Amino acid sequence: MPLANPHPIDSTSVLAWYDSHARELPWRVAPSDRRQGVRPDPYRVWLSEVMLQQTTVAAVKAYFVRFTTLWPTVLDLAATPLESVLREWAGLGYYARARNLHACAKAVVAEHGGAFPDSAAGLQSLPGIGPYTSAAIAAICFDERVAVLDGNLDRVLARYYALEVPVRDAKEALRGALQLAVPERAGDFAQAMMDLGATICAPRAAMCLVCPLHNDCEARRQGEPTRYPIKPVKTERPVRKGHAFVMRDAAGDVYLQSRPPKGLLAGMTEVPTSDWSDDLGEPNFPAEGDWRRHEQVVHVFTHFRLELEVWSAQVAPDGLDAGWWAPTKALKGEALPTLFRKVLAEAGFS
DNA sequence: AAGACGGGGAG
DNA sequence: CTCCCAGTCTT
Repeated sequence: MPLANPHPIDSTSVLAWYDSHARELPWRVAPSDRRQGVRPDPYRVWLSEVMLQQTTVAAVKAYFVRFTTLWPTVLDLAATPLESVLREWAGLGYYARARNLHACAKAVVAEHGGAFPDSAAGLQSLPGIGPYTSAAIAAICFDERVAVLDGNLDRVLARYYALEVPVRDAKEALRGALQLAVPERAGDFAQAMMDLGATICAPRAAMCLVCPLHNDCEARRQGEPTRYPIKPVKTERPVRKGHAFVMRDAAGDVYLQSRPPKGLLAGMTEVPTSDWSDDLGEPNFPAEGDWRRHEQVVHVFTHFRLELEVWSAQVAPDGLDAGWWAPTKALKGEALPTLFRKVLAEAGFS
């Protein structure tokens, strides 16, 4: 897939723009400090990059501050139980990231003496670190001249080159073009391009008048930059239905259990539910009780939409031994994904 | 190559 | 409502 725009990306203009417009972020070393020799902490950069996978900056900030307060170094994180990490990750989504985060911390300590590898190739061998994250850490922390290609860059480059196919079908062509532009200040360039995508070349609005790549951008030249990137054909999202059962004992405690270690919401905490299937069957209550029906809870996952009928009752604890009874006050600290927090709120437990 | 895998904010 | 975000792993 050849690229239409013959102009190489002008990294000098991009860096000049970054020097005066860089976002201030909790995990970032400002370009002025970076140029005076301040080095980013690979632990903090790694943590931020993993949190930012498919997740917005706004959602990440509080989690990042919380994690770095609890665990200031990779040694602290490696020494903590996985359950603590899952508990703190609850609500951020994509929970395999939390498991890989913990596994990665332990690997860095056990196999690398507590220091992250200083190359993209070395980093990518670690759990949860793929092509993007390895390149990002290597560029930002070590100024390795690698192409850092994320969703922002996909959009910026698709517009710059007026790419007429979905990004997925031209990923390597974009990577090659970007690679040719990576300057000595590789870390600042990577962050500059991401800031550009986040603040100037945004998904629904391209502020071309203030873009440092304005002159050579093919999409701007054509006059309709938001036509790019070309979207792949989307598949419809199926609906699954089920029942959720919120049980309380005589003391008012709530019955919780752990989800299986693999699959959706792996290892996280839940209330018992029926199977989730195409059609809603009759509720098969897990215990005797005066069951009361609440409003339906709807939760949208990436690949399906879930509609859960919420039921609650006071029950006798007999036979319920797979999980545990949690006081209402302790719910906040449980590893409850947003779905089950919604269910509990619907049943009157907030 | 395609699908699994969360959640929230913007428009 | 739709879109999509500093992607990775599995099959």
